Amino acid sequence: MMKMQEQKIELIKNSLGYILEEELVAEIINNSQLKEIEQDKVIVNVGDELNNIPIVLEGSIKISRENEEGDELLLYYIEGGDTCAMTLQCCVRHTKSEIRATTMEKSLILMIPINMMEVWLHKYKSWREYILQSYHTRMTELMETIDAITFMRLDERLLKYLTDQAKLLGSLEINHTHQQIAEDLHSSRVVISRLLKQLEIKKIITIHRNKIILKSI
Amino acid sequence: MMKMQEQKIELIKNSLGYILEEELVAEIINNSQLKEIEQDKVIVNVGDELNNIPIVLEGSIKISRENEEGDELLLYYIEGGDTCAMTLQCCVRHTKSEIRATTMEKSLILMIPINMMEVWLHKYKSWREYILQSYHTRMTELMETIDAITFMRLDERLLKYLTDQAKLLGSLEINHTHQQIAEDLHSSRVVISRLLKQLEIKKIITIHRNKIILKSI
DNA sequence: ATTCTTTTGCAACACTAGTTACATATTAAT
DNA sequence: ATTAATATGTAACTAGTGTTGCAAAAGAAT
Repeated sequence: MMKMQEQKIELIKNSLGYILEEELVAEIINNSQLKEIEQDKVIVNVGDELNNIPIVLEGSIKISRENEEGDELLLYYIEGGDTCAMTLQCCVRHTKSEIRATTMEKSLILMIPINMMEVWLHKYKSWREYILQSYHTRMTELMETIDAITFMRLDERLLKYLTDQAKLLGSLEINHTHQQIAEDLHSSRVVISRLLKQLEIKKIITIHRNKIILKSI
Repeated sequence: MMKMQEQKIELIKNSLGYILEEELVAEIINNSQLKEIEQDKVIVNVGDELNNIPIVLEGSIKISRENEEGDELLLYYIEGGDTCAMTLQCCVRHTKSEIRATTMEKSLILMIPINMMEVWLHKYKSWREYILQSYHTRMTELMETIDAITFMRLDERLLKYLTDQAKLLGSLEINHTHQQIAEDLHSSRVVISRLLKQLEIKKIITIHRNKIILKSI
């Protein structure tokens, strides 16, 4: 149990120590709970109310949108050190989540009680900068997503999707079925299979069961 | 000249008086410059560096994105009392604008020196809430834009575009050519003409030169 | 009044993406 | 080993959107 606490302190310092004030880091250590979450777990769903600000320390999270008919679309990813801007407002205003957050691998997430948000915004310049930076980064990423949907063809988006995943998870192997890829891109399985086949013919990937392997990034 | 100053105070109090602390409103009055801007003027362009935080007091602004090839896409609108979240970060970090802001009608815009941003974030709770709320509203709107592009067909998006414009400008007459509409929706003139014709046949609109008239909202 | 410019209409065609239906291959379960 | 479940391959067809090229209409400029 003591080891867990030491590991937590180590992790927080590594992830946030360089961007947040020392005093704030100490407060975070005392006011947070570290959670380890398995791969492919939905940690926030559309409509959920949040009691904690989540900060990803290790691993990666994908943020997606879902409409009434259950159609999905991948919006962006969150990596180590980042928080989810969309959930921040849920904390401040007690509104419901408009997005879904799913772990892409086993991840370590820091949970901070929502009342600290306003206190720290007043007290720490680095926290203000962190929160504002976070919002801005997510907005920029949302706009990149819009760019992709608007200006790119599906085959280009597919290749971007594969390389993004590879970079994020640090592996040229993407362990998804065609169906899962189709859901993230809001397309259909047959279309994705067809386009993957084209990428294979162009020698950009090789197709395996439950797995796509990129030749390079 | 005195009258201009009185009008400015009146405007600021009307637009911001109910959401911001009295003391902050006074600071805004003393630290801002009111600008009147004509219709269809580009007030911020992609790549611009900002020296002021703009707050729209009267009128309306459209925010759009442009890719390398010059293709456009309308992202969202800004109305009275709102600020542009995307330009906020330009202020804090001195980065370049990633969006274009264009007036949709004659508008009154308050310009606040960027250094006030950090000072007020520390000093005023209402300013923190205003800025965070602003970010969140824009993110929500970006996601609605994503929803529209991803889940709606072009004819639905076109009708939404027309009713959004009508609501925003408070008139059933939309003074745009088919070409202009096509640019906002990132489509082509011929396609928009075709879809407008369908809406006219369905008795939802009437088509005129340089003008579409909605039968109702 | 005539010419020029802008805007809109229209038809034919092309392309991308989505759908349906079925076959085949691979793995898991019994 | 046999069966069941899951994943992928393929073909034919459809729908939606974009492109090209030209004509007609409306308005502005001379």
